[in-house]
Amino acid sequence: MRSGPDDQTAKARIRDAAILRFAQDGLDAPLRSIASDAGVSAGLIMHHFGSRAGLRSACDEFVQASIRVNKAELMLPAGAPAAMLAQLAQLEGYAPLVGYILRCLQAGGELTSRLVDGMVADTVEYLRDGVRAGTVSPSRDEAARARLLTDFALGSLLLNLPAGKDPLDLAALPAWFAAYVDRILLPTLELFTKPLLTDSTLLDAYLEGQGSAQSTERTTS
Amino acid sequence: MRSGPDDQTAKARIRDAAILRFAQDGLDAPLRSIASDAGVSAGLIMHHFGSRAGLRSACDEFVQASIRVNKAELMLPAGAPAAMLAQLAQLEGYAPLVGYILRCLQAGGELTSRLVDGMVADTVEYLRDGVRAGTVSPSRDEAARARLLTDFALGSLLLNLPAGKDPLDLAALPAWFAAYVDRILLPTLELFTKPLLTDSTLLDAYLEGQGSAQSTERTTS
DNA sequence: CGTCATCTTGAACATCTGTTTAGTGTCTTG
DNA sequence: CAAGACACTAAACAGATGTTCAAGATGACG
Repeated sequence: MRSGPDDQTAKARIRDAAILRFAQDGLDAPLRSIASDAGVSAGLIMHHFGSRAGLRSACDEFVQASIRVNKAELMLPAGAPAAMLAQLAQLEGYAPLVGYILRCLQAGGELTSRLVDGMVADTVEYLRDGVRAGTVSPSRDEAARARLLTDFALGSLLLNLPAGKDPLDLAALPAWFAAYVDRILLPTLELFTKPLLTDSTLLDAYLEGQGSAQSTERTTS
Repeated sequence: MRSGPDDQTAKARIRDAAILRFAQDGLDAPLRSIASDAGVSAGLIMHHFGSRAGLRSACDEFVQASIRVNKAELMLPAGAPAAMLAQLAQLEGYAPLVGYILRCLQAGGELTSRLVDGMVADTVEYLRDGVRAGTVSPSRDEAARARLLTDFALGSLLLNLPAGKDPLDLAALPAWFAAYVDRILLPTLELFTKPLLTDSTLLDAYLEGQGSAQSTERTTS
């Protein structure tokens, strides 16, 4: 009855096929192609999930649950949660999950906000650890910085993703991730190590403008 | 015959309506809705543009030409090309253009690469000017840095864009841009002014690893 | 006036889509 | 065994969409 690893219920088989198809062909993949992949009729999807939206919801919940489960063991060696996707994609069998998440981020919906918010929360922790260890400098607004870094990482990833409407090659995803990281690593490290701006003229001007608007804030060096 | 500003050819009217609809409802907006907006029949679109793809191509070319025309006067006071979209959206009547561009970036296609490449080229120039003026520190790989900053800016923008599949409110776009910039300005300036990482351990380690792989490269401080 | 090219339309066509429905088997349960 | 609940299918339905087609309008030109 319940979803064992060897023998899958038709409902579970449909869900897995849906995640795979959605990842490969986009979130608007036809129900009939999913049904065909799962070896069932299109009507059975309606029987089990009620509607297309129901299937999407089931996929969303399953993906969210999978993240929750695998997060703990993935965060141990990991660190930067933005790199979590890359690491996760390397794992055997998890490429469809990552592809589905990417497509959700691309389309922007209910899951997107939750996922991004979760990653921002992880980034906050990660940065806080860095600040405590002395490897990361503190920020005037830790939450805003974490949000910015997460948005930068995810947004740049999506922008470079080689899949607009055309199918996404899940098998090539790990190699693509590796190549992408390799491409941005040097400029990223440089940007995070040596200040882009040579002086704090712009920042000071902004802080001054803000300070006059609100209460006078002391600039802690 | 030719597209005057007062009296529009049906072909031009269709193109304008298409850009508007594509910006508002997404790149997969029905041809019939475009035809209705332009006050023509759906068949006339086929007559003038051959197919849906032909209409898209015409829109792409028109947008690209508009950018080329308006770029010169917009770059004078501007600077950061990533902010060009925001400034352009403020201009009366240019919101549909910006919306169309955003949807193209979202979908990723032929235009996307060209647009991003163009912005990267602009960023290269902008950064080079900064380096010359002494306000921007030089990079080991100027091209890669320009690409990274452009990807960060555009990607973050798209990720935060309040439009997945649902219609994009072009009238509210300028206000949204202003609020977005206001939200990210402080962390961005901070990130660009004070190094995120307190020391160059990671960067040095990477450079050493690269240096041993290729020819021994001298780290210029 | 007649004719030809162009602009334009409305309907029809073909296809694809999510969804519904009626029916068939299969299994549990009393 | 009877009966009902459940899994499942095949077909049909209904709507939307890109595209085609035949014909009407319009204006230029001989």
